[in-house]
Amino acid sequence: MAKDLTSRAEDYSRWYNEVVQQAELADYAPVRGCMVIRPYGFALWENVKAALDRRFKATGHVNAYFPLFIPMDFMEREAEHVEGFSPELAVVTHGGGKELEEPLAVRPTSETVIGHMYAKWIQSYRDLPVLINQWANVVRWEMRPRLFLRTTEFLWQEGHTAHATREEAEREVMRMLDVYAEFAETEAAVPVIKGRKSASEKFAGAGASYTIEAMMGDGRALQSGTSHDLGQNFARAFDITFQDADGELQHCWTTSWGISTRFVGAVVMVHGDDQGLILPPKLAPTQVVIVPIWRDDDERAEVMGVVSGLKEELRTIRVEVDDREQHTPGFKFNEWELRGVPLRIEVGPRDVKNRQAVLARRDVPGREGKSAVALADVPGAVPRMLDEIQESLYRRAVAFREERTARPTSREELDKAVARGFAWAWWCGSAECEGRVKEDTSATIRCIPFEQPGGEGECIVCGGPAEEQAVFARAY
RNA sequence: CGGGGCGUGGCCCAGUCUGGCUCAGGGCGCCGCGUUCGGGACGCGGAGGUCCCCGGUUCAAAUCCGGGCGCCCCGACCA
Repeated sequence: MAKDLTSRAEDYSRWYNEVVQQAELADYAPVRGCMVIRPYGFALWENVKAALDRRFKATGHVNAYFPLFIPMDFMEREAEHVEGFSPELAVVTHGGGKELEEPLAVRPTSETVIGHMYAKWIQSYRDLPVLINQWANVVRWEMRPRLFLRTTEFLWQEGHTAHATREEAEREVMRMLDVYAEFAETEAAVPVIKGRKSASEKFAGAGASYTIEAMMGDGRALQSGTSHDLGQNFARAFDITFQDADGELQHCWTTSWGISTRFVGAVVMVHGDDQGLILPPKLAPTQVVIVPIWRDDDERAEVMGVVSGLKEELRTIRVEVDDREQHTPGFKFNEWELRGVPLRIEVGPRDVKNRQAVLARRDVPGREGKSAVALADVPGAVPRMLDEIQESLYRRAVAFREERTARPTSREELDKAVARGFAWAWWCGSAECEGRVKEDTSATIRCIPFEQPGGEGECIVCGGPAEEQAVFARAY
């Protein structure tokens, strides 16, 4: 049993806070709403980052960096955008010991500055498309912060592209949503539902927003990545124009898309159990931990000989050897389980004698997850087992989501369904019906999934004609 | 912003109601030595605190009173 860790059943959000801190992913900073991402948490984020960055490059994007400070009036140029962000804006009013003539917004997102620069850089259809991504921090003054899920400052990636045609921009929006979904499922083993945001949930200033929604371990939804079709809204506000092949001056079609450190929270909540984190092998900072066991110096020498051999043979894998003297093996087992390392290798005197090692899978607790493997077979078994763990985490998450997903046909069923998970239901498309559900149950429309059952139905709220189903859920 | 909780060695907390004496304590962690080591070891010794801050009451305040600050949790906005 994990000592000092609240069980998920007892209090899920407490479990989350404790596991994040005890596993040393993050800690509270002295400023309210801010957190320190500790080395272990940052290593996890770096792996997320590397996996995404690889995919961005493969789809033709390049990285750049735009500044943290944005002239205040930029924020005001796109009407819906200002309205969306003004409550959570941090504003710098002083600099160099003087009050600034024009206040500077600390970016909550970079559409505006980037729009300004794109207007300078883009003149001809030959300059298009512009496919830029930036890795940055942003600040949003949130009312209710939570580690990783909602912090005042967070890290993310924001892609900003400009295109000559609406169709091309739309393709980009979908392409990047697909990249996110593929990343989430294959790297993080987090199954997601792709869909469109309802009008009330979409990004301020976008024509349409698309999302990948994942189910957390308590049945609540987490928006894990978004891709926005900005239409010509920002192009108009910032005068991003180009001359087409016919010599006509036109506004560009722009997109933006992002995934943030919030995604780390998703990984924690999708896979973790009452012992602590369970990290998907592909993203785990440490994929394999080797715990040597000995009683005296002779055994120690013997065991460590085998251990260093193993480490060498596993050099293509992220392996750590825990040879700390001051802790017993049992303590180490628990600690590495708390930290979510997917695979543990135990090597003790018995194993040395039998020319074997004991492999313990993090996703299968206790004795059941342990197996003895001949030393010669370990280098082959480890990658195979990591793949199996990756696979099984994904399958388990899908099964959990399906088990917690309902297809209600009445309001009573809907209300009951959102208390424990996702509810797919016909929706007429009106904000009134959406709002009614939110008021009664605090559940919102997470998305209108691309994968629809087909046909038509009656709106679960008003009974009016409905062409689409929406996924309702309580969300983070 | 509304509701609730909390501030006491690094961490978790007792003590506060009923002021003083056993009121500066416990557990964990940390340092040293020894024995241990296959699922969170044990013994002995040790270091470490302006009791959140300011003011007041009192012979006497961690404790009572006033004010302030901070943090966490639960609700309305958001990646």
